[in-house]
Amino acid sequence: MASLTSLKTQERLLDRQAANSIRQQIVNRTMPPGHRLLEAVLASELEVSRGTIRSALMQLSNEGLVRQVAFTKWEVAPASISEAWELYTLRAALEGLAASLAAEYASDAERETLMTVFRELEAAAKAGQREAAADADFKLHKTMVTMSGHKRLIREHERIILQVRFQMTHIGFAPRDTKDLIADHRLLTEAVVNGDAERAEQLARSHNDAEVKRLLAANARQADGVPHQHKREKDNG
Amino acid sequence: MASLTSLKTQERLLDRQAANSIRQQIVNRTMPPGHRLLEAVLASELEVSRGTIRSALMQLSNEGLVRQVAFTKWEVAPASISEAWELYTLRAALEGLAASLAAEYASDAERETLMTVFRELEAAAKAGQREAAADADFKLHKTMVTMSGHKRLIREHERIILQVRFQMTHIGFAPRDTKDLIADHRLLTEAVVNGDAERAEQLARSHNDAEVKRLLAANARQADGVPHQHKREKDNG
DNA sequence: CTATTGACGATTGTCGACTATCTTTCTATC
DNA sequence: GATAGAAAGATAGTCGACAATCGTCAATAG
Repeated sequence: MASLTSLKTQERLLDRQAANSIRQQIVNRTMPPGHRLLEAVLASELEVSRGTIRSALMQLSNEGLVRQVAFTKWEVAPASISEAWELYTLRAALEGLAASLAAEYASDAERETLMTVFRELEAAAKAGQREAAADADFKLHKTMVTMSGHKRLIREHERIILQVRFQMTHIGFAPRDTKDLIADHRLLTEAVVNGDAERAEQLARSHNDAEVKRLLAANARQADGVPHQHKREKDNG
Repeated sequence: MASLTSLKTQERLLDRQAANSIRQQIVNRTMPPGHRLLEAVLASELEVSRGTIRSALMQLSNEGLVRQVAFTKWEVAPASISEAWELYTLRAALEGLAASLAAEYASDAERETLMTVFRELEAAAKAGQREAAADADFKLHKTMVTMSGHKRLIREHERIILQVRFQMTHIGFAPRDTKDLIADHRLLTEAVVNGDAERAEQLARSHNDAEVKRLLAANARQADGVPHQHKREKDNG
């Protein structure tokens, strides 16, 4: 008999489906950064009411893909080096924690899964399949984070990765050279599989920090936005 | 002249205000974990429509204070040691990053502010004012995170802290002994103020990790929920 | 007496209409 | 011609009513 899966899921709700649909358009580059989102237009396109769209846009706003200007407009979030900088630094911290927890607590079956996913990445990279390699890369990280068994961490990581992909495609930040990439991931995978929490954490962090460095280098070149700025407004007396 | 602040803020929106109001009730312990939230009741109490309440509940759900069971009910999030464990581990990772960034990038004025806040904590703790000390404690951490200039980090940290306070009051997890607390914070503050990023990060992390250890000890005692469990459902063939 | 089915009441989900706010455009005044 | 103010158009915000779904409990069959 086919084992069934619960239908009592949030995904049944119309606003979730609407959010999924719009999210897809955003990460697909169909809707670029800054693109204006009109509630009425989306409502008629997706054939739901404006209230439903509103709810969907709020979700996307929470995910960092959409921005709201109260009483005025919704638009696709901006893409810039400084946004990407935030995402990579956060990602380094989160994946560091995840790697440590995964190394410490994951089951044997999970460790094997991780190894398998790494081999997929390796195969794709060696075959020169850039897209497949990129997907396998994300999958590897996601697998590791899932292995942490930390619900909030998993959820937050998923959001960050979504934004990373969005920013990457728009600021033209490509993955590194294939060799480094495989080497990095091999070490990380081994550390997690072998249960070396400290080393796994260190590797996960340095792996992402390397990306931050590349990003800052790119930033210096194109002099876009400075990644770190203190433009906080002063309190009033 | 009094310097004015933009009125074009999200806070004007009714759903935000409703969320604020309900959030208050939750962290106040007026609404305990598991407490059922009826849209209609909240709507009549706050004198807004059910749609507005719905939007507010979704925000709180994103903040981790409320849970939704689709088509069925809303309720206040559960409190348990395993939830607290998630929060403290995440907090350690986030504040580690924040401490590092603050040490590296903060302005002189900000460093002085941090020092001032630390002195407030010290004074309150020495005077034995537990509540004031706890508030000053949170304020110190918040200040440090703000100094990082990392918008996403600041936002996420705020959410985590909110949940920490909620969980703390319900699982009866009190702050440590005053002396350790002051010593920890003095070292951390100094590291940040002196721009020693590596040490600041290390201290921020170990400070929170110590709480995790205390939590696990408490857990062993009351044998509540194991903080880490892999109760993931297997995929179907 | 127990288990299954169907009906009912309670609650959440969705919608279309109305209201409030913002931005733009037009007009009058200097 | 430039500027300030008023009117108009566009868009987001809020609401009340209706639809869909859920959990409960009674009725029925075995």
